[in-house]
Amino acid sequence: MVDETPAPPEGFIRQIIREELAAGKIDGVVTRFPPEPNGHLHIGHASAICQNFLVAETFGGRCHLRFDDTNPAAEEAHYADRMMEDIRWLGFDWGEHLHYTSDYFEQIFEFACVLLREGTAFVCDLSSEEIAAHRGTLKEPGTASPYRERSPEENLDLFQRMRAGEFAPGERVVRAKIDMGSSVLPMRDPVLYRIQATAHPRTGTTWPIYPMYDFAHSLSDAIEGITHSLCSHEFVDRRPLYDWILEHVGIPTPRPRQIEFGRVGLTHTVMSKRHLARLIDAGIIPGWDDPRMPTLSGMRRRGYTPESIRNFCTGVGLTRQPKTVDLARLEFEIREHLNEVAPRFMGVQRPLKLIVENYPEDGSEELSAVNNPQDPTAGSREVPFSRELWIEQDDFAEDPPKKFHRLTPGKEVRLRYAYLVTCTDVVKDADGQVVEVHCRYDPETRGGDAPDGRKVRGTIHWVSARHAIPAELRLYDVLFRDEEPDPRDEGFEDALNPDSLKTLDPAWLEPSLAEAPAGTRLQLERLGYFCVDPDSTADRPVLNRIVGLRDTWGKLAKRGKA
RNA sequence: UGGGGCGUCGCCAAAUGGUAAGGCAGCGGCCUUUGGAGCCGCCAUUUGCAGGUUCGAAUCCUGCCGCCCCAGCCA
Repeated sequence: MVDETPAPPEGFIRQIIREELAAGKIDGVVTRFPPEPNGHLHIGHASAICQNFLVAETFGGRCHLRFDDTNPAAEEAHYADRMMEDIRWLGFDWGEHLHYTSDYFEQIFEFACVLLREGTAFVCDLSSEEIAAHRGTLKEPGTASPYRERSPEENLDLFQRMRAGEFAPGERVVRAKIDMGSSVLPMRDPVLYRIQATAHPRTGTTWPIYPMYDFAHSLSDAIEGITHSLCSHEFVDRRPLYDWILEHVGIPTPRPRQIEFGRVGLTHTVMSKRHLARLIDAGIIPGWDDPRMPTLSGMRRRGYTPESIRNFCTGVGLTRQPKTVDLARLEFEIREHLNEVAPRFMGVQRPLKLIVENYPEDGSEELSAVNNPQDPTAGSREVPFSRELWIEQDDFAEDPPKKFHRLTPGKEVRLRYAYLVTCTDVVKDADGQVVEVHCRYDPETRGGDAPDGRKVRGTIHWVSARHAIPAELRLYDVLFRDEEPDPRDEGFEDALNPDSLKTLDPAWLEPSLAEAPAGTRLQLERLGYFCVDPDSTADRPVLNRIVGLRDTWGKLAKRGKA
């Protein structure tokens, strides 16, 4: 299904499945990804998506997409559409198996009747506060509801009347009759059904009652023939309930099996919807698809490729251990992928004028530049050259630090794909700022080669001032300075990186970039990988920096300064 | 001892009683018309700690320590 992702590492779940297969307990594998349509998918979800789809794929099975829509008060239909878009973008296909828990409401209702009939569930009239009070605490057992021993007849009758809409929300619930003394809290007569007055996005007002997660999820798994219900670790405590429900409702074996894995987080960001929403509400971040967000829509807009995200997810493995993976690992994956496929261009972020004194005043010529040194089939393009160029401010130093191989008075550098030039003069403004650099070129070095074989250490990029197109560059950095920002901390928002976005405008790009459509990914040589943003207009591209190139000079310079 | 879970290099992670893989990050060097890419080398005498069993322990046993999850009519 996904060609470019290397085979994922085995992991404990695949081992378990192999054993079950070998023992003849199961004869196939069906998993599911079960999001609630009430938010935006992020890189943590991507991990769950990859695991579910890829574990199934390993065994020639399938993975369903199921929207867990049992709480109309919290859910909206448009979220489901966005989620499908994200999952498809990641490269996964659920085929015929797009499901909604709400499709099973009738069956789930029948299963509840089974429990009521068997005397393993009851209708409880306690208020939600009273139920909480009866639940006990972590260390003390709970006490039984006074309604626990109602007869099956009365329970069934009451449940039918709940369904008929005879009661107000909160008035009655259906509870499993398990064990108020259990040390596992979800087993203390958990609520299975509650009354809700909200209209449901898919079933409208046909149901005044809705099943709770534990009841709906386990049964939906069973209904769909899910063999392995993979979920994150905080559901471990609910596994006994998951099993209890399937058993007591009479699901034949082999029943679906819940297996929990550790969540995946990323350094320098947070995943929780609530805290990300806070950044948006506070106006710090404009939206869920902002390129700084860890959401899939944000990462897509930033320019991350699906391959890089998949490789990240499978690369960090599937274990029980919760993990916070170094952002550098993600950056490694996107560089690795884009190095292979991104065409190269030249562009100048912070322009400084370079005048080639001995180049004809009105002259210009086209020079050939390689599109991708990693890919011979990518061909080459023509780049215009003229007397006045833009070069990077950082590529000139009047008083260079040690090991500075770029342009400096009296020294010779290579203008990439153009000529060898020697710096002859510097023009400054009244404040002593360098505003213009002058040089002379060697006409014998067209293309950048020295016929006499002389070695030139530095190569810098450039763009012809007369031909260049202006652009806006958006340089992104981490959302939080802290490696592991803790939303529980008082100063949580103080930990935000004030420089998470730097806008450079105007930057100058070689003209071949004039009509690059939104979504185009490319490398600006020596600067980084960029992606054309939808904010671009016909005469002014906007480029998002996905990630910078590895910068050993930057590290050197920083270290030297410190 | 309320219950459950997790502890192997800065971050991930393998190792399933036979003597601590690999990746990322970092650090040296080579090479280079991207200070990119590539290549070479270095980077855990030790697996949270302390004991024990064993010819042999990250793996088994005992005790301890640390962190996380659970008291929604959310998922």
